[in-house]
Amino acid sequence: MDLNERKLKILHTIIADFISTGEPVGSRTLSKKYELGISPATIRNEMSDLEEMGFLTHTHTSAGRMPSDKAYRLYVNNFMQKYELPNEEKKEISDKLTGNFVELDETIRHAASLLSEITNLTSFAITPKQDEDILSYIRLIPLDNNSVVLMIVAKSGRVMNNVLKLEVPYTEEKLNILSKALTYDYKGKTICEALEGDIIKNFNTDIIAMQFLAKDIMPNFVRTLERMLDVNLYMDGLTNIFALPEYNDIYKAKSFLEMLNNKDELTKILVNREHGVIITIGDENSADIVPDCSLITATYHVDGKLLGKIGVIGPTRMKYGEVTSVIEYMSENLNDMFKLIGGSKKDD
Amino acid sequence: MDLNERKLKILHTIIADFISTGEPVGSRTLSKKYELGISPATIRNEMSDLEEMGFLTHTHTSAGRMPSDKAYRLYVNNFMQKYELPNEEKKEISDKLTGNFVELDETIRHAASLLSEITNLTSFAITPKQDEDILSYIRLIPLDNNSVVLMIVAKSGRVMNNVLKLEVPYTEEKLNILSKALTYDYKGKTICEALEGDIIKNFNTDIIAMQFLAKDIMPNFVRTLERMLDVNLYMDGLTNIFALPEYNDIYKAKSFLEMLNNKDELTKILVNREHGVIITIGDENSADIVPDCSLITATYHVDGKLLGKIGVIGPTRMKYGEVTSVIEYMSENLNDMFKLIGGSKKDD
DNA sequence: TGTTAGCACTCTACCCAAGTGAGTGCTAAC
DNA sequence: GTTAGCACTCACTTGGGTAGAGTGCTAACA
Repeated sequence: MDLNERKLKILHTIIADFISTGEPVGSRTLSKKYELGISPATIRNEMSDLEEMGFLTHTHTSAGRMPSDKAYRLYVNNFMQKYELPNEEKKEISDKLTGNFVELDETIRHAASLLSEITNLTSFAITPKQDEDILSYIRLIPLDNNSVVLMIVAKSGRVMNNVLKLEVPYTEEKLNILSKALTYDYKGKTICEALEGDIIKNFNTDIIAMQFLAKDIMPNFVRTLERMLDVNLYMDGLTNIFALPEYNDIYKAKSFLEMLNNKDELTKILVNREHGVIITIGDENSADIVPDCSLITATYHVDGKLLGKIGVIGPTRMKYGEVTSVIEYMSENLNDMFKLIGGSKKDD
Repeated sequence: MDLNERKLKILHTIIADFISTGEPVGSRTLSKKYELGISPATIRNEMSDLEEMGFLTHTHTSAGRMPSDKAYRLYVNNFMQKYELPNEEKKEISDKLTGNFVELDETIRHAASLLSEITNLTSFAITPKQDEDILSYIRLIPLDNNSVVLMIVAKSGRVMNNVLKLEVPYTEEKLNILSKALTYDYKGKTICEALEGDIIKNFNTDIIAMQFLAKDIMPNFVRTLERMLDVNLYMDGLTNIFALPEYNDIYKAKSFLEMLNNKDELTKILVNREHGVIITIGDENSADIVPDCSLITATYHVDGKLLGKIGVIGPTRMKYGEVTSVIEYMSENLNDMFKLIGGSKKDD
């Protein structure tokens, strides 16, 4: 069967109507509501064909039709119109994002919150995966008799601390020497590179007295580096789904929220997603995502390199055009902002 | 009217039954289910009295009775039995809490998660309010041409960093002098004390060349100190309410989750709560808490001084005895754990 | 041959009425 | 003071009836 012009037009209209109302679309309503120039009977015939082709579904005989995942995919690929954000909305986004920037994490959380507010969907954002982040500074700073702060600074500007209890006595001088040795060894390496091989074994100092100290510190160093690789997941607008009729079913609402509760799984899904603006619809998603949901994500860069992601999750019936544009615009804004941090301006 | 022995016994039985079933309790059921030695008619008379006294309520004439907030208060104050946790549960809590301790925040989050798992309620925990935390160390560390890490270490072991962009040129030596001057001025003060007065104006260096640098840095210093006063709120078990029949109503579930979404308000409520194990029932709570909910919180200490809180929120119909015991035991465990951190063992 | 009007049929949603069951409140007897 | 008995109340369930939106098929039309 051929997906001719008229079928496409009908399908497009059905999808658009269903996205805005959430109600199954019938042939009569369609012909009355839109100027298609054909009668309900003809629409019915075409609908029947479209159903056979897998673009429409049916809950029961006498109900209207709803778009399938396949239909949404067609819609996104072929019909979706790039939606130009109104200037005031653009301004609002820029303003609210740049407003009171303090720390990367805070900005990301803020962005997620803003995104859910604008789209009325559930938003999330993950902080950049730091595996490509370059170590620039390692320092051990005495705190009191038996504890020391291990500070690791990366080129992106992220600083990681760890308060260590040491068994072995130390002096400030010794710590300085060790700091310099560590910095010398690891400066310029990415965190991943630094973690390659057996760090603890490979790190040697010539001075015997310091070997014990190093032995005490190195496992903590490794652990802290590993923790730098963690990404944080922020979410907002969890309760937005209650405004959607499809989530009036308490069981569905519960499943949705429980899915979002599993942050580890969700983080994994987001990290593994491809770069750029990505839309995945219904069954295209991993099995851990509740049915009839779509995800839209975009990538942002820190320092032109590290990749974080920001996006939304909602019912397959979502305003793909608008939402995608907002997310895209937001990720561009984040890119611009994060060009400036990391201790290195653009010429670095 | 007198709240005599028999009335108390009946009330107690009604409360216990309602807590476990969630269904309004009728006189006939009560007399059949429990060995009270009196007939349904007598129970009815007593129930009627108890209702008049404000301990029971009624949704409609032919429904059974439910305890009022006042009844729960009586129950908690007079009937609630200290529930001795079984040893295996105690062991589970201790094990899971001490397991892989890395950072205070992580432990707190973990505790909240464990608490919701055990109680099947929504749990939360706030990190300690740091206003009594004592500054022990301030340091400015050069990062590259135009940025510097400001590091503030407190006695509790909390370390705060901030990457600063400086307008004014600097040398490592100058930063060291400034670090020492700052440490000299603020070491031993609590964060609150440090923030008193106009820090920026009051901080002076003799060396003129450094005044510009100080001017550049001090506002950031203040901001970072202020951020150290923030408390973090962690929650878990948000979806646990879906297992409770009273939250089958989508509107109630929504209100509950929206309340929890307002983290700022919730944090304020928790911070302002009294110390020790506190139970607040229904209307005793602030207006920002959804109706028919009870909160149980306990305090934990870090370094014997800083106060954090951990607790649960759930329907007024909750197992007060068991839940209170679990929270109490957990807070004791946290106390024990946090005695050891902070760079100062108990004799400090 | 494609399009359309007409019609029978289907299924959900809603309303209404009757019946059921758990519970109350009152009264009179013990 | 306690209890049995009884009338009454109210939510909940069940079943029938109806309206409304929709489909699928067929026959007529352009």
